[in-house]
Amino acid sequence: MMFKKVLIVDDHDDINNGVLNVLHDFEIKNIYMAQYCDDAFLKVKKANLENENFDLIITDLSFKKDYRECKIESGEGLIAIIKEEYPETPIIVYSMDNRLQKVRSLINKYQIDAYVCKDRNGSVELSQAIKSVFEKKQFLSPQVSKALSPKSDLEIEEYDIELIKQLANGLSQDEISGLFKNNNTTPNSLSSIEKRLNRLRIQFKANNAIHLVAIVKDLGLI
Amino acid sequence: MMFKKVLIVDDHDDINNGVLNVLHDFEIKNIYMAQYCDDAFLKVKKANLENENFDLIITDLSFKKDYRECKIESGEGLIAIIKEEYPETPIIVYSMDNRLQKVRSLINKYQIDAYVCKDRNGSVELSQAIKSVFEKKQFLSPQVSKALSPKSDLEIEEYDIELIKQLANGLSQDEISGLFKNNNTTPNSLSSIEKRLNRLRIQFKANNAIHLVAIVKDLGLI
DNA sequence: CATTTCCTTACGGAAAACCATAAGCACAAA
DNA sequence: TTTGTGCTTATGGTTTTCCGTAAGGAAATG
Repeated sequence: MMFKKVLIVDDHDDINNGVLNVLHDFEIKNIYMAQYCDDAFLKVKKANLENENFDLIITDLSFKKDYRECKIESGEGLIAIIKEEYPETPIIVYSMDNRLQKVRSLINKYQIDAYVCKDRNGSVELSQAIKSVFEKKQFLSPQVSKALSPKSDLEIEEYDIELIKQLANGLSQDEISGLFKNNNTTPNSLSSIEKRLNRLRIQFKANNAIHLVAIVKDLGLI
Repeated sequence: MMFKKVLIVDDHDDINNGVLNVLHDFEIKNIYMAQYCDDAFLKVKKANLENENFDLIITDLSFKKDYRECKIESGEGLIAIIKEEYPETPIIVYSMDNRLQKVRSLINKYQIDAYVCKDRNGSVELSQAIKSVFEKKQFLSPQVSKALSPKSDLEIEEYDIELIKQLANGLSQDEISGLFKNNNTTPNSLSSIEKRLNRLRIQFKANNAIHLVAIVKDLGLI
């Protein structure tokens, strides 16, 4: 036995095709595809109304924008809404992104069932993932399997994330101080913010604020 | 009639598969694949020694690094060496990258025969590209067809990319000036670099250098 | 040949970031 | 109570970034 009804969500038709091949190997006949997150969610809703829920959803994370207006713009958005409305649906993420923090946050926030890195042998791993998930076992590509181990090294608190986000957002340290004062976020003095950033720079071995933002962005923390 | 012997170069096995499907539609039987640029070049050399040159090469631009040491690290490197040693071999680039400047430089430097954007209907366009190239006509995906028309102001050049990259790398503007002087990259005075960054900030509507780096990173330009 | 235009470079002042030091305060241990 | 510790905040000085202005040179225009 295997999954019966599967939805593939990826903007690249090529990838869709590749995934299709993998599913064919499992002799899954009932396969749907979507190139936009909005379409995908519609299909999921429709399936639910017809009492024919999907057994499995395989989705990418990043979707290129084009002329179409989209309500759900990213795979993460799609996952969020699906796991909220139909939490029992298994989801496999199939993405180029191999940042541990990203994987970790998807697992923690949405309890995704598998994360497969599109890579040299992505389709082989995808195949393994489908098998695992069918057996109710979580699957992670080897490159990102470390996402589960605690590794508190990378851990930084919400406050720091917010701080760096605002930096990346173009605010000066002075403006961030003002913003935090309005939000009743503490610490919020310019001096404290300077100190905090200094600590983060040391922690991430960054030469300056620009470098820090670049590093943290690469890690997928913001 | 159609191409007889084709080489596909892409690190993602999925994409390789997708391209394979397209080629099958043309009933091309003699298809080779490579997941590393080094392997690809070896195959090309071997084919030449055996007097059985490839009629067509379809290649990606970016290749993820893994444990293997590679001499040729990018698709551009591969194109460069192939067009130098076997300039008559048609090359189709099939890439996610849709920056006009990139496309333009590949056309000008190496006279590539087609540039197809991996996208929602990438495989359809790839199919068109193969047909065009077989008829000795150049092909560009619609998104990048403007690459041929003279410079549009929105474009960002290689120099700017390098500049922002170094910023993201943690160098101060003064250090970048020094670096560029060593590299004989011009302009390289601190003043020019300031001015250039100012222009980029305006162009990308960034408040400051941090913001600029964040924006450009989000756009995937660096 | 003179003039215009474009680009690189230089310079100086203002703003922001960076850095060290110290004061103020809460809280827990002695 | 006193002491020590840890955190926020304050202050001042140095460096870097930001921004306007202008000088110098090369290529293009007339």
